[in-house]
Amino acid sequence: MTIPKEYDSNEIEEKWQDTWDMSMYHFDWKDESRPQYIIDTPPPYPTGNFHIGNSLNWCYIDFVARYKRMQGFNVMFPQGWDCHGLPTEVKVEEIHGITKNQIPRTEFRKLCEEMTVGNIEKMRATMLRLGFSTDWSNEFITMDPDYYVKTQRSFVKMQDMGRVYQSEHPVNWCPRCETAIAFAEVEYDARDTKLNFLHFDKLEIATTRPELLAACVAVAINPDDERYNENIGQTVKVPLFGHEVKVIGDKDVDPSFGTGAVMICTFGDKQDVRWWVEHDLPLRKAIDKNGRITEIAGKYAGMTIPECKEAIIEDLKKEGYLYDQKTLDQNVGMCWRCKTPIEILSERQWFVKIDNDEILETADEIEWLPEYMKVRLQNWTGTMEWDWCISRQRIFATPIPVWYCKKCGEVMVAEEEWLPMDPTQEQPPVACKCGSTDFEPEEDVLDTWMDSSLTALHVAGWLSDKEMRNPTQLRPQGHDIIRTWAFYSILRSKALTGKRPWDSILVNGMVLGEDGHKMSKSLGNIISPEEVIAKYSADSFRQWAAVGGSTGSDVMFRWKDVVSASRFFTKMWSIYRFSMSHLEDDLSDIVNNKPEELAIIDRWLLSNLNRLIMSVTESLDAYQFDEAYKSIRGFAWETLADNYIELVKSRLYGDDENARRTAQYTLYLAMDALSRMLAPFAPFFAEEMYSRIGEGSVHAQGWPEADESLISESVEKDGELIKEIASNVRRYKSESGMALNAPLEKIEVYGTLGDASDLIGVTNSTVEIIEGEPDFEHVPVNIKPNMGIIGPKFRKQAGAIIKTLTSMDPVEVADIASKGNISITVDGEDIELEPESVVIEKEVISAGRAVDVLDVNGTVVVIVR
RNA sequence: GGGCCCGUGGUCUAGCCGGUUAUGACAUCGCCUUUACACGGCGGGGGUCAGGAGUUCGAAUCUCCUCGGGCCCA
Repeated sequence: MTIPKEYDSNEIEEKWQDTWDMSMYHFDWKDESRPQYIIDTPPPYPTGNFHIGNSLNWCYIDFVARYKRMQGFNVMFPQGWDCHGLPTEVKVEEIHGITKNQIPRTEFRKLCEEMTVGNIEKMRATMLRLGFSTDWSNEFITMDPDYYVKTQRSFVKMQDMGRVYQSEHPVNWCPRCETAIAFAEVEYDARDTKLNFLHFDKLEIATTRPELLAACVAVAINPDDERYNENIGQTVKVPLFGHEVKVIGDKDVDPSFGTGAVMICTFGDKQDVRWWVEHDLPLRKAIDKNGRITEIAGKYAGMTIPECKEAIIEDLKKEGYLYDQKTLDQNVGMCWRCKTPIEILSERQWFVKIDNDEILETADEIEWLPEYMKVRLQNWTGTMEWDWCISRQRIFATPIPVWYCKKCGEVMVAEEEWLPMDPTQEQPPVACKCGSTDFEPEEDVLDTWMDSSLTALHVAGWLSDKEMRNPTQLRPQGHDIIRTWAFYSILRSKALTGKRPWDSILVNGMVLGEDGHKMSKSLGNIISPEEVIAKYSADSFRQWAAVGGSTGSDVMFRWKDVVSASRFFTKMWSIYRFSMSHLEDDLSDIVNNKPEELAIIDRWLLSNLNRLIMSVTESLDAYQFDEAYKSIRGFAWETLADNYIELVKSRLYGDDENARRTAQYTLYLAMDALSRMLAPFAPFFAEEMYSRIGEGSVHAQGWPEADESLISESVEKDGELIKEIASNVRRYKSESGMALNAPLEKIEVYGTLGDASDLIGVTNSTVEIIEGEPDFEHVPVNIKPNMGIIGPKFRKQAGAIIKTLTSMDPVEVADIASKGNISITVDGEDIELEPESVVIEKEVISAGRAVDVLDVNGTVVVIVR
């Protein structure tokens, strides 16, 4: 035998990784004959670390990609990299000990790009080791000019459509990073804060933000609050600063909170923004972009926010305005990157208009998997209050291709033909309408979601020399970015092409650590894919991804899942090694000479195998990877190894060549189908299997097709009986303390068994099949009411009927039932029950013979020792 | 505070368009080296389905409430 005893996963996986020609996974842009299957793969942020959460998602994608390829689709599984963003800027500053403003923009960009290239390289290595069938001929990198030119052109196109505008607008602002940030980038954390109770001249207010007194533009009270409602319309004087502000009535004020009177500042929180818009209040900016207090705060100007807070509280106390303080739990919005509390400032920003109805209609055209994930998008859409702020005050990002004329102030948006370009490095090639050529560049850059929301269009060939192939077929992504990536992608695809971005969206869960919490650095429960591969194997890791949880739900990482996966491969290897030892020598003979007639147990296996193919296909079509994999594993382990192989050993080792051939042929079919069905999940193992069975790579083969003519209930029933008798005899021997291969004098089977030879082999005993009823007594021992019949028919009486039936003597009930309807009396009423209403369980008594009697699903089996 | 999801033996989980003795895995216990596998085989113990109320002849399965957990958001 040439097959090694041990399956050395790392050796074999590395062998195939080095051998595979990855061009077999390339999408064929010119192919019109096969249906396309384009996957809008998520472009990860190049942190240098392809983590376990990415890996789960990519496993799902790879299962689908490989399966669809085998089914004959022209599959594109591209790989992108979403490069732009603050984390890289922060890291570069850290590594080089600089701040981005100390060196020229282009130089800083270059440092970011270099770091990103290195990080991408590391992540690619992990992906290759995990065996993903990525189409590297369709890789894209958003920081490359040939990608970000599309971001810029999309900006210009949407500007031309009137869907982009500039406006002074409240924005979430991180004073540390000195940039506007999106809601998606705001993190919330519970913190203690002080609620300060202040005397205004006519009423009392409570505020957590006294440092914003200078920005107070109104005081709000609930119009139903009798303590204060006479003040509505009057003005009150702001302590320390002395300016007069209006008292307004608004039902959103909670009279039971604080004093029931709230000061409105521009801007203390989101509620201030709502009131500010609703009541058309003036704007007073008390905080500047650097997080410093402005001139309007007089002597406090130039202080930081905490400094100012302290000083103002001190002064309020001194002047007698502050009369109480209470501790309050508060959720503070923070910059997700640096954890600095965010402020709401009013700044000039670029925005993309959001058309909620368009998003919702498009979402309805998309198949959501699981379906309920759509609800999250819908809920988010319903609560959108601001448009999408797309400008960022950063450097490493796609530049906004805009200039401002220094003479007349005209906004000059680049023409598409000028792109890509960076306005801070180049002047526009034409003069302004006013004739001036003196321009001020737009220094703001675009939100990185502006890049990544184009991936679906990009991979489908948008703005390229290739044929446009949108919509794509599948968007796989996590549920954490439905309100960002999914939302923005739908918006952009619809706006720019009028089409939905994808036919289906497959949403995966988060990966939880073994402690049940989301994996995170701060919790210290991180496990890297490399760690798992090194200890077990990539295929085992992939099996965890498949079986660890159902699609869409969060999946816990558990070492024991990986261990059990690795055990399965050991078992599978053993099955394979055994099978091949009986096939190898004359494989082509076995394959090419189909036996004329197969034994019952062969047909039983093939019926089950074809049923398996059907169910696995069905599960994969529904993206139920766990279901699919579990049924493959169950078939291989229980049906094939524990039962079929045991039953056919006597034929495989026997002298009857025809009998041996039928078993060999059946085994071959099982090995071939199993290697193909395992291919999407365990690409390395499956390839190793297939390498001794067929020609070429298993990943270039077709998906097995079920032969329904081989599926037969009666064959399954007959095979099941043989299997069950064998299993019962095994148990009998075990319970009697006999060795499992110990011969019995005789086994008598009362019934039709067809062929007993496999049973003879597996039991190592003589088997006699006897027609007709055995000469033994059947004693009814239990009456089982059939609720499916009794329930709907008798409704309210059902309970009493069951009670009566089960209290009767089983022998008597069986006797009556054998003659016809069963008449019973329930609550004084006569009731007729059809014989089908009860199931009578019987026991066979050996009636004095010195034998043991087994009841195998109603078939009597007599054991003579 | 809102939205969505979830709560089944020690652990994780299937079932959940209702039908009476609840699936599987891991763990645990006992037996077994039988010519593929002891990272194996065979057999056993263990849960009344978070708690409560309701609908129903009948609920893990439907409804409501309470408690607990997760994710997203305010």
